[in-house]
Amino acid sequence: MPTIKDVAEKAGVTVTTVSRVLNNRGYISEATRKKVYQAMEGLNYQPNELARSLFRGKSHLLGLITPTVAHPFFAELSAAIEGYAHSKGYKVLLCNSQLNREKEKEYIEMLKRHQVDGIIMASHTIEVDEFANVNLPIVTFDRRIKGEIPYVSSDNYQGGKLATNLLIDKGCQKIAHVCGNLSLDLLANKRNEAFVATARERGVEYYTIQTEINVFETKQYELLIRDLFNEHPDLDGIFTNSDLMAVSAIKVCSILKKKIPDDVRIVGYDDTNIASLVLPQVTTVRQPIEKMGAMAIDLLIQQMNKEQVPVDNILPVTLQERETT
Amino acid sequence: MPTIKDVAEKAGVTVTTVSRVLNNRGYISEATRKKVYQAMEGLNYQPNELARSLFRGKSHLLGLITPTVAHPFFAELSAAIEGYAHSKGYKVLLCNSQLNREKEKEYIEMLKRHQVDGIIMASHTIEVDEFANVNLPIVTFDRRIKGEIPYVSSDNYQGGKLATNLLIDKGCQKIAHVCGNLSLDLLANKRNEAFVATARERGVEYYTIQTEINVFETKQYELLIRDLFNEHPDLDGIFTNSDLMAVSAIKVCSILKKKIPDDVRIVGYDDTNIASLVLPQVTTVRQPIEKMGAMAIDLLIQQMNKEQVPVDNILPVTLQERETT
DNA sequence: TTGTATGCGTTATCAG
DNA sequence: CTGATAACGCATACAA
Repeated sequence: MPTIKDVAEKAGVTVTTVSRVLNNRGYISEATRKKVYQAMEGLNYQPNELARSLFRGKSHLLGLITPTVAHPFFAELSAAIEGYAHSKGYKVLLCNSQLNREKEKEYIEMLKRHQVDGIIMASHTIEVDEFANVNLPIVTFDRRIKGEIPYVSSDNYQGGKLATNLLIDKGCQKIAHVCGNLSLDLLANKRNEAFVATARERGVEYYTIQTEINVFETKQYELLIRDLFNEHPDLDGIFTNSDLMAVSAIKVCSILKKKIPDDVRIVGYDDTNIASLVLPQVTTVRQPIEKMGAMAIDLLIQQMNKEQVPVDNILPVTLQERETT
Repeated sequence: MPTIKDVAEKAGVTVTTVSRVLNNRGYISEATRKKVYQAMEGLNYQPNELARSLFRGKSHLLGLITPTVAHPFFAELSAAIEGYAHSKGYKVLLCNSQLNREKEKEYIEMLKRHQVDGIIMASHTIEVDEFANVNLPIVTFDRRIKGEIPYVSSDNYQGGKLATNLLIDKGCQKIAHVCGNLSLDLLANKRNEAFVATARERGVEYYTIQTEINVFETKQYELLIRDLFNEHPDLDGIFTNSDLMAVSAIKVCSILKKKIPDDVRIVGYDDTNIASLVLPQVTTVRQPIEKMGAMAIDLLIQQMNKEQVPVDNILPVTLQERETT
């Protein structure tokens, strides 16, 4: 790998001059500028970003911690984040925590050591106070940390309300919400709050089913939903916390010979690609994934610039009515 | 951010000594070691990996270029790669090229500037010779580059053969292969070679349908398959190049009131999670994604160690018979 | 308009 | 067993 020194030698100038043309700083004669460019081309010179970052105290690296990018929601979110970050001149370091507390901490330490300029935390097992030591721009996904760490989420309460109301509007009498682990203190829990409040308000029988912690296995979802129907064979509405879960629900219903949407209506969450890909197409609550990713990056950049950023960044959700209701 | 200098001061030693305890090199008295550790704890010191990398000429960073991590195959592959890389002490920089030639080149340059220790290239629009300048350990996914760039793939020919034979064994008389763009010079094209050879050999009518270049849109798949049935209403077997496409095919069949597997049989490819999630569950050719990811990393590491590596790294595929056949 | 010297945070070499 | 110093590649302040 050629260095700035090699370029300088070849061009017959000093490294300072090369650095100047590289960064377009100060005055430089056209003649030397040309010489330098030629030398760079000839050597196929690429500035060493490690050295630059070290000097500038800025790496243009971002850390992204998700449970696993194998899950469609996080896959699409990661794609959105990387794409937008790239447009803003940032690179993203991918971290899959598997919703494992130790890994989350480990990754945070690692990212700090690598001098990332910011961290997007979309995996939340660790406790609030663990963040105290993170002396870095940080944005949280779907979790409000005590303190002023800004977070991005979509309107979970509204999402839960829309889904529940739709189910009831369509005539459901006995509904269930299959959600993540409520002990995890995620804003997604508001979906369940809305579910409970709405069902109660409208006088409909309701149940809440939680998955185990750390579970992203579709097989587990199926078992869960099977059990649900075992206990409540007359259940006629299911609201799930992801499209993946909704597809599992469809599958179980089909196995149990329950017709959708006649016998059971289902509402998913996220509106990932899979929702409109399968049959029946899944009615779901759409999270604006692209916008959420972009907003996370913007919030990080604003923090880097020492700007004041709002703590609550809640984007609207929309109901996508399709074939499961 | 505290530096090694701060630690040295606080511990009353020089940076050399701190560096020594940090790296466990040379002899150090227990007393000073303890002092240093205490100072590090007190300051919450984290070594700056940028500086370390610069000095060592090794970043422990890997670049991963995929078309888009939003596609299930690449999502699962990325998860596998990141997981294994992490276990080997490497971090991965995520790059989504959107199968865009310019972006691929741009990303490669960017990764080089950031001094990554190796690149995994799972997106291939660019021409063979573009790789000439990449003076770095590199591994290719599913593409054999003229020259000695090692690649990882699964046995595409065998996959195509297994799928086609299954279709014919089950009684299909008129089959189609919906594949990517054959002009892209991917090893995945061998699936089509096998398809054609097998169909011809066994005397079955066959068609090959290519997607446009750069297409990862499920809507496009549906249109394609719709057209296919328009032209050949009596088609009774479809082999697709991904599970996503297979699901699209299922959807189209359902819309056209064709029963699966009675009227039409479908075989997908990859065995991503979605294949066993939907109904009917998709019969598919399983690629060993985890192993492929791990192998790519291993090949990279071997190249870093200047070891001789095999160019052809082909892993076996297996047929997963499920409900679409 | 260009060059010299210094420092970013770290590690290795060589003395002591 | 520990310390001074140079070097990794680059960019800036200050001179010239």
